[in-house]
Amino acid sequence: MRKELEKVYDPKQVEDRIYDFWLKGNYFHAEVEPDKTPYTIVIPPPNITGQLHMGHALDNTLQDILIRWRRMQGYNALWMPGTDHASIATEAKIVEAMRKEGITKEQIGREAFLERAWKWKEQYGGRIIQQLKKMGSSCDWARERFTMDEGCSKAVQEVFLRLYNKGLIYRGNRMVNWCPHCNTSISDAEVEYAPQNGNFWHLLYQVKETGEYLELATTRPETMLGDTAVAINGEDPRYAHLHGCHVILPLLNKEIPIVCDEHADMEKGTGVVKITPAHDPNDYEVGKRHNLPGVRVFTYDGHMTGAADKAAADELFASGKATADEPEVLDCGKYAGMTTMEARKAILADLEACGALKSVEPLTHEVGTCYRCHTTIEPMISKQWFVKMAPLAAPANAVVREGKTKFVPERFEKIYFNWMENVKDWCISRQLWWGHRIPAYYCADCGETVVSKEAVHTCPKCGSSRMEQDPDTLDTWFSSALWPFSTLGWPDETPELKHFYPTSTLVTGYDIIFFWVARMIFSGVEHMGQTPFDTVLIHGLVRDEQGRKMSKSLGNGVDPLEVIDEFGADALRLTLATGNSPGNDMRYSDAKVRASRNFANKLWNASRFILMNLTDEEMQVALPDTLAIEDKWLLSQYNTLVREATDNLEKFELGIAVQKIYDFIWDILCDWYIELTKSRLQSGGDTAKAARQILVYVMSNTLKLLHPFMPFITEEIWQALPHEGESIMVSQWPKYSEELNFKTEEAQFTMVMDAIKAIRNRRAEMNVPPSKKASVHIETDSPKVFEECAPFFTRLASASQVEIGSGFDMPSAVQVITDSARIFIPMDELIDKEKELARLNKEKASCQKDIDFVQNKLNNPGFVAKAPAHLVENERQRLATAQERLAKIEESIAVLLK
RNA sequence: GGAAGCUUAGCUCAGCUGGGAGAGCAUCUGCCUUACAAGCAGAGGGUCACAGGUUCGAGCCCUGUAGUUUCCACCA
Repeated sequence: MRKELEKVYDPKQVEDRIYDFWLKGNYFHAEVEPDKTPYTIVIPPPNITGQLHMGHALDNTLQDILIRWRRMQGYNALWMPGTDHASIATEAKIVEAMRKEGITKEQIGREAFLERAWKWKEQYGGRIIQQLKKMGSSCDWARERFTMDEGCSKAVQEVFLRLYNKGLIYRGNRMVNWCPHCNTSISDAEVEYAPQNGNFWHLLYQVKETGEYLELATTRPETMLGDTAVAINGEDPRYAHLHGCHVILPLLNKEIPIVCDEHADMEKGTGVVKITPAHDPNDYEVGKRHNLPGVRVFTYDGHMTGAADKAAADELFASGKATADEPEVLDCGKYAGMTTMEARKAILADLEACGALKSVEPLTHEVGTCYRCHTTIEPMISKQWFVKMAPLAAPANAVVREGKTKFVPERFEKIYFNWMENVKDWCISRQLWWGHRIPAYYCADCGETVVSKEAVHTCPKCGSSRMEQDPDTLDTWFSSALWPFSTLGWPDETPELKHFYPTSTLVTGYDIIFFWVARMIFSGVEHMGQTPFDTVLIHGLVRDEQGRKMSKSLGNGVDPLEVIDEFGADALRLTLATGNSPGNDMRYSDAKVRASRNFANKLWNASRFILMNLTDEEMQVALPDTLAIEDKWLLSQYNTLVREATDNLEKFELGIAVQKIYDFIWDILCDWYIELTKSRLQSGGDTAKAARQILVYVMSNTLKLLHPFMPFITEEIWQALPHEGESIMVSQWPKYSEELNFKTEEAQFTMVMDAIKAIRNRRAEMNVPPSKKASVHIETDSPKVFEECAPFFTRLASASQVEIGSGFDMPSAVQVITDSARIFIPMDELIDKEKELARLNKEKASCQKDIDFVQNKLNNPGFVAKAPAHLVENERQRLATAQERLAKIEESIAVLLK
């Protein structure tokens, strides 16, 4: 960047080049430096199937702001990057691709499938990383990890083994959420509830002992084949005579008991409920309480069970290896092989035919669906691995309660506690191939289970060599739960682990608190003995212009890469950082990005101006010996900005911090200071040189403040200005300095600014073009200040000449009144005395109103007695100022009336 | 059923521990003032959802109401 710059900033010519420059400089890399304080962020690993969306863009912008800021502050700053294998999502993608080729998983087998999956990962897994780089993310790429790489896999096995040995991982038949499309169990957290239209079908079951008919309702009539009881409430007088009786299950003509259970709610429906322990979570509990058998009637891929399924189960029972919790399987006969929906129709028809269907009642209800494919979940009894949650949740709650991990904003702690306190055991096994295979081995001969990190070939119990590894893999979130320490080398005690753990800040959206944050916290506490992060910074969703969630199905997603292409990464980042407060959703709009782009251009041009004026090639970034009043004014404001922006960042108020920086650059530096320096710069000499130095000093340091938010353009400009060091990103974050605190001059110069603004205002009201100059005569109690600043009125207030004095006798001049000055501008031919008088009277009234207001406040004994002294003093000041002003207005009116 | 967020200018949103309301965009007026028209100088526009309360003082704290969004649970 040099003097012959384009008038318009073009990010395309800058961003990729700068990013390469950073990479070459190795600035993103963090080595362990024991004498420096670590600051660590682990990235929420994006899925390898993923494409960068606005959510990523926001999440990574926030992280990059924090890490760049801390790095500049001198922390040993590490941003640990990587990707997630995303078991279900990835497997689904590959299966889908294979389906198009006409092949299935089973046809090619596990090994070939995995080979394909890895190939796929190599091909597409890096895509999202490239996209993150486009955002300017300063991740330590040399440390990039993958949840299925060797180290992470080792950590997974270690954790599984440890928890198993502690009895915190167990295997058993339990009611799980089953996705018939993905063909796997999923955890409770992975079920999304959505309203669906359905029916209540009212059925009639005949009581064997009395012959009467019991009416009950169901939303899933196809489960009736698996009914093993009906329940009534023991307190229900309507059915007191049926205790110990039985009903005949229609279609199957099977006798099942009537049980008394609190689950049967007397208030709801008829108070009678059918019990299907194998296909409903509540019924499952009832079944356990009453020792009812479970009868499974669905296959795991969503069909009705048949003879073959029953035979397989029978064989298992016969072998003696079936555990007590193994459900029976029914041969559904004529319904066998139907999908559950087909079976529903057929069964309803048959029920109607035999008079067991009493009525149908339409109903909209919430139905659980798979969070990946949105297929309706079937609750099924299935043999799975689980993590026992209660012992892990308690200490994980404690660390948050004790403030060792803080949520920002705080309210998300409640959501966290609510979930943690009610969490059920976590189903971690998935009937998928892509993922960490469960390190458990079963003896085909004696049924012994061995959990081991190494392959087991011989049964330790019976010596058999027929050992088979569990075919299932682990929930994707099982490995991402370990991310804060597995990426640092755990279970090995690496220097990185020792230095960078616990990490500092985790930045993520509220939508993944349960999936990920909660699980990382309890995993960190359990395996590392320490919570994984100090602070969890929660952000909201990026919505579309109308406030809708961006989604594929709506097609309303905005591609961040397209935005970057059009407006630049800096503009996108600024947009996402501005006006965004923690935990709140924000709307994306092109208009906002355009405004950010305009700001980048403004900054560019201001820098262009400074560079155009720079004659001193060897200039150091330092302050001149002599400072003019406007210099002090600027430096003092800059100094305040440094303090406030830093404070805001400390408090995670990134949006407020960047707003202040933006305002300073645009309003203070560009609109005022640069304009103020123009005459000086033209005049040459020492005063011009001082101005150049101030411009360079303030611009260069302000660029540093802005750098975390807009890294590319700030680097580009910083490099062009006089600077020390290789890159702005490793320069030192500005510090507040008492020496730059010029409160007096700040206040003095504000008087001048007020006067200039008031003159401009007056002229604008009168529609006087800037080209029409007029002399300005100023009466003030601070003549010295105005004397020093007189030249500014020429350039900024269209003054042909400036006179500071008193007793001006200019009855026909335009009069401008500020708190500190009375200004006469003779422009006779443009004055309308009547209007002028009206205006002054209006001003007088408004001023009187101010006086009354303050007066009232000061007359209030409560205020004077109880308000802090400095506030009372402020009010007194204000009153005095307003009274002076009123006097000036009255004088002006008198002049006009003469 | 339980919980949380939001309601501030025409639009999108900021507003830290309470001390007389801000930005961007949009609108209107005047300016090509040699960094920038993606700009400059001005202007208009708000009973801070409503009702109570605490306080010398409330956009901010408390209670309630309404609208809206979301999360959790349940739904035989």
